[in-house]
Amino acid sequence: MGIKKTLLEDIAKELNVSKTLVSMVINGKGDAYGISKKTQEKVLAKAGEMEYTPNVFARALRTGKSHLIALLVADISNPFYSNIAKHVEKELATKGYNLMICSTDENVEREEKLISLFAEQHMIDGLIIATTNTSGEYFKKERLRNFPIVFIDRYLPDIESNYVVANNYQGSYELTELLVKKGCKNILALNITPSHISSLTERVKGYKDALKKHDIAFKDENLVEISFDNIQNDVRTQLTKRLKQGKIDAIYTLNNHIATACLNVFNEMGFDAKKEGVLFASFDDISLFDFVKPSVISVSQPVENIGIEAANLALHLIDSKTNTTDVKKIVLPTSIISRN
Amino acid sequence: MGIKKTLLEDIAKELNVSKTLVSMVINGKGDAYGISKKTQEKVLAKAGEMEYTPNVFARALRTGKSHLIALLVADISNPFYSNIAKHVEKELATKGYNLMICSTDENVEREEKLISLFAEQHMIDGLIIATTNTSGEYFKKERLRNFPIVFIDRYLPDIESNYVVANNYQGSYELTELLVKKGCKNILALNITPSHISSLTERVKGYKDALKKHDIAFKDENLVEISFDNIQNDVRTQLTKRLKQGKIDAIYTLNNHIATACLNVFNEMGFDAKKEGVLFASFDDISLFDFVKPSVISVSQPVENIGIEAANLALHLIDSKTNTTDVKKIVLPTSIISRN
DNA sequence: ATTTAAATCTAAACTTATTTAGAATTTGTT
DNA sequence: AACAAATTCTAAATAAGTTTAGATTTAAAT
Repeated sequence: MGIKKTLLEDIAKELNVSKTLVSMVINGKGDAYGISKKTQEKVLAKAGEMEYTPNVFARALRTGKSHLIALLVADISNPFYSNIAKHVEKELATKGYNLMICSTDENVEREEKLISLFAEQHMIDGLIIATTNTSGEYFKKERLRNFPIVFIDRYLPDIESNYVVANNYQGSYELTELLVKKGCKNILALNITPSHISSLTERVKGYKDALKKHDIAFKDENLVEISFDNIQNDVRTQLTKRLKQGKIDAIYTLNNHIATACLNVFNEMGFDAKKEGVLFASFDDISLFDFVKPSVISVSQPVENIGIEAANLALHLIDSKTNTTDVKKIVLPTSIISRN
Repeated sequence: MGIKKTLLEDIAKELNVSKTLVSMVINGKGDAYGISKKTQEKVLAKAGEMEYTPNVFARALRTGKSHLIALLVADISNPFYSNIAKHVEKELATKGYNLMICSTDENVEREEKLISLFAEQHMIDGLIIATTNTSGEYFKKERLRNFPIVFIDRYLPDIESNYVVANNYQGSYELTELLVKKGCKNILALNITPSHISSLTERVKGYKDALKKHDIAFKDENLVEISFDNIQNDVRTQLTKRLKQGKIDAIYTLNNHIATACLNVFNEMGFDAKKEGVLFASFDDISLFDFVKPSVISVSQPVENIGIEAANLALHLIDSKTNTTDVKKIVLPTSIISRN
């Protein structure tokens, strides 16, 4: 296709030097290998003139480095992840690395297939992942030993790993505390299954601890699990049941999917939370929350920082090919957005 | 790193056959090359047992195919693009191709750099792109001749190209007509610069034609350009000016960024569109529009279909390495979402 | 038992770069 | 001038596959 690509050899022939020399100069190792300044200049000039760009596959095959990092997220259409993706990419670009983003669709098999394709066969130099997996078992396999992996958003408690996450516990604690201070005593928390994911267990813990701190007994019936595959229906069932009882004074959704589902159900039911004196809160902020009714009290995660830190941690791991012993655990603070 | 990867040669040695044979069998060409069934079974069994996965770089170097397709979008954090991305990826996965998504941040230089890196040196087999470029000049270069490129969302009128876009003209026409039928005679259209992008020029055309059809004279002052780099301020300036004059009976934002900016300004100003009798409409739907105040009349684009069609068109171009002569132009219908 | 044909397999070339080990040239020293 | 040392460069090996051209082996035909 198109015109023939310029090869190292083409430049070498033009200048009557070896392709070894051309390779050295182009990789900035001219001085290190004692190539004379004059020759270096000639090579660079000719390479520019002939529009040389190295064949990435040949280079990667020989060096074992692709300068590619993959980001696996559960769902790229979720603004939380797509925002992180944007910042990871931006940060990596400044360091000469490219990012490939893939979406696993909350599907463990697909996640493992992609890891196998990209990481195990070293198509990428490093992996940043919001894992859907239930355990760290898969990541223990020999092939992934010493492969640079950074977990984001969620980490797996059963393995030692490098991760960058928001302080889910703190965010949930503060949000719950705020609701309590606003007078709520019956906060219905809507969690999402599978709820084993670290970010969720910590949000639950923060919720419970905040209640305890303020001498409010936690009631089992106030922590309900919504099935990921049936969010809308589950939320409808729960809300119609609980709101009619009329004891609930706040609804706290543990992720943004459930929040939008609630808004949908409020709409359907013609439920006016403000009039009924029910506060509405959610973990994960969405910019449009500024305009929805009822107003949403939310926990905003530092998506930009998560992206930047994850990118740099990945690069750090790639550079220090050494020991696996020490891992970095980065926990970033969240902030409460209290509307109205 | 980790244990040594299994190579073709390792399998060949174990079975006392040539690596040529192993390669043929693993690539499903055993029958074509007349390898006996028994041998094929042995090879596949051993390959499974030794957990063989081919080195993608060696394969790509030799074959010139990477089974990778890149999707370049202006902004991955924009739900319009991230939704398309999700569907492109899903569709490609079923065909054995992987997708790398990159965000150009509406930056022409970055876009061209990425194309050069990925496409010109054939790191990818095909490219799907929502271009930020102002002209097709860049895409005419010899190196990109015959390279499979599919434009989405926006196409470049000055070059012949394969593209998949929504029917921006129709959507805008219908939306404007709906506003007119609801009694609006002074519809303020807020466009975004750079407005040369095909999707925008067609939306403008649809707006103007619908007015003409209903015998409403188009007024220059009712088509305002908002600068991409200063959306919030520009919108504020325009809205405060025009709303105080009190002649406007509808606001129509030509993309979702401007829509959210408007919502912000309404908020700041304490402007109640419903009370003031001003309708609010936008091109590009966002699911949360269901809950915002004022209610939004919007044009919804078929993101799923755009993704699927783009993926298949790219694959088609990759397969038919032949002539460039005939291009495919796919224009998909939009739908109006009229709330309240 | 040859020859011919068909079935099955393999050695070597090839893809494009990087790296190693060493060659050729120049400079410096006595 | 002769030898050592420093400078500058290159041939060949290497990465891990795919493909070409041709070699064996087995079966069929006379």
